[in-house]
Amino acid sequence: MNRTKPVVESPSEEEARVPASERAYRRLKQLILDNEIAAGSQMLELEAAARLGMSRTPVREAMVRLEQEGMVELRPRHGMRVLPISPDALAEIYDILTALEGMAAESAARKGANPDQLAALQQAVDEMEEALAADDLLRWSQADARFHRQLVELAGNRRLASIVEQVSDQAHRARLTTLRLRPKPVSSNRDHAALVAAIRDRDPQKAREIHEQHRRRAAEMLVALVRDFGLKQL
Amino acid sequence: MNRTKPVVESPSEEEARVPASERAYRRLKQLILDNEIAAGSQMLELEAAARLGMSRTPVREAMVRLEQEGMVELRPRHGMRVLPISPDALAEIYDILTALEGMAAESAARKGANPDQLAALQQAVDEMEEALAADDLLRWSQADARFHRQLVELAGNRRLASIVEQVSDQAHRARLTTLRLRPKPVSSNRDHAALVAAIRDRDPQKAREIHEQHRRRAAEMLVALVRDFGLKQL
DNA sequence: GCATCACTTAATGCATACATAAATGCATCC
DNA sequence: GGATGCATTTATGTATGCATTAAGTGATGC
Repeated sequence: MNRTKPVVESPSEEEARVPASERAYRRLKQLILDNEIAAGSQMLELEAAARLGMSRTPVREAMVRLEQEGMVELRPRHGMRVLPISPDALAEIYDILTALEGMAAESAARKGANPDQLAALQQAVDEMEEALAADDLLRWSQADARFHRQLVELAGNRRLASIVEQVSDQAHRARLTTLRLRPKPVSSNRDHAALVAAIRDRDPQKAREIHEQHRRRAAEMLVALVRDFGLKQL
Repeated sequence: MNRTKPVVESPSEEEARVPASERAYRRLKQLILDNEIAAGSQMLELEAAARLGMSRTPVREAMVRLEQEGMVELRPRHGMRVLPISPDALAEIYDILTALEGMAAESAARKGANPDQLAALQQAVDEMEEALAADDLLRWSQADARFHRQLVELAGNRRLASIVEQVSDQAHRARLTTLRLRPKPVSSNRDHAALVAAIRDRDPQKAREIHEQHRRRAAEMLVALVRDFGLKQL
């Protein structure tokens, strides 16, 4: 059991208007996404409360939300445990993302995108290109995340965007951890560029196919990596 | 503002081991799904607590969960408001269900189903057939729901099943309310039967296409109905 | 050394109290 | 009649206390 040493974190002034439970939720989630609370490790309500400088009540509310999102499990007397992501879980997650983002791509191409939206997508592609040229994988991954988020938003389905974000967050640590273990994502960015073109050309079938294949390939590689390296605590 | 008159509901013995917050969640959700708390109406924490015979603490936890599921919104000093489902929201919901269930159908056909699983699907189809012959629409809708749930479970993706359930629940009242406004779902059940055959034949593409078209048609009809009848509070 | 039992500790679930601030009601003015 | 200001009421967000019981620890017996 990995117990985090209490470090009291007081709210800054600008945060003071945000309810404590929301602050707790955001902070705990960030700690999980950043792998600062390791997968498989546990944190008691009282520990989190001490660390965040508040009472147990808002902390508990934050933990319930995180449990609802599939990021953690809550067990009486054991606190909040960050759920590790197994290869099988990763495959599940990416199956869902493939279906939903494929639908988003199709929707975006059907609805069409205005010049600003297309420019933003293209800008993300360009930035990925630059990041690859500069061997800056972190920058690449940030632009990649932005691209995917923008794509989903283009579908104009608020529920979809929310679900995709939650599901994607579950795999975040796995992506981060394997970032330097993967081959340089050159063909990945070719897919991105082709997808932008399909959206511009208003070709829903093509957009969907490109993106589903793209997502499937990425998933296969990621799942295989996690399996091959025996990574268990992601 | 529609205020529900407090009726105290004490837990039965078999429920006593279920935490109060879980009981509150289930009860409130059922009230929403059954349209006993009307869309658009509000219920204060204290009202719900009085009605459920517990303190505000577990009630609040239940409400936070329901908010996370997109069933309600919580506003300080206004309590929990059941979110109405507009035609646009319905379209969003069904787009998501179409993508996810289409993926489930493809997955089920790819993995294959054992004889028990196939029999269960076929049994649901048969029961829908009987219900149609007996003009028992409620029975039909229950068998229909069962069919869809079983289909999604066949994909063997636990996260998928959970997401589909949540998204589907958001549209539950709309389905219930329009049940008798829709034409008799004869062709719907033909789709179901064809899907079972595609799964049995292990034809993923066909399964996916059948089911996506089925879902799309159902969505179009439902959305049009809600629009045409000017139904706002679903 | 291992299993069992009794006792103690402590983490959660929940109830209650308190502080804050939004909503409401009322009086006054134009 | 409508707008404004002020006082009062009240619903939430949170802190704290209490009851329950699971988990941990130590002693004992085989």
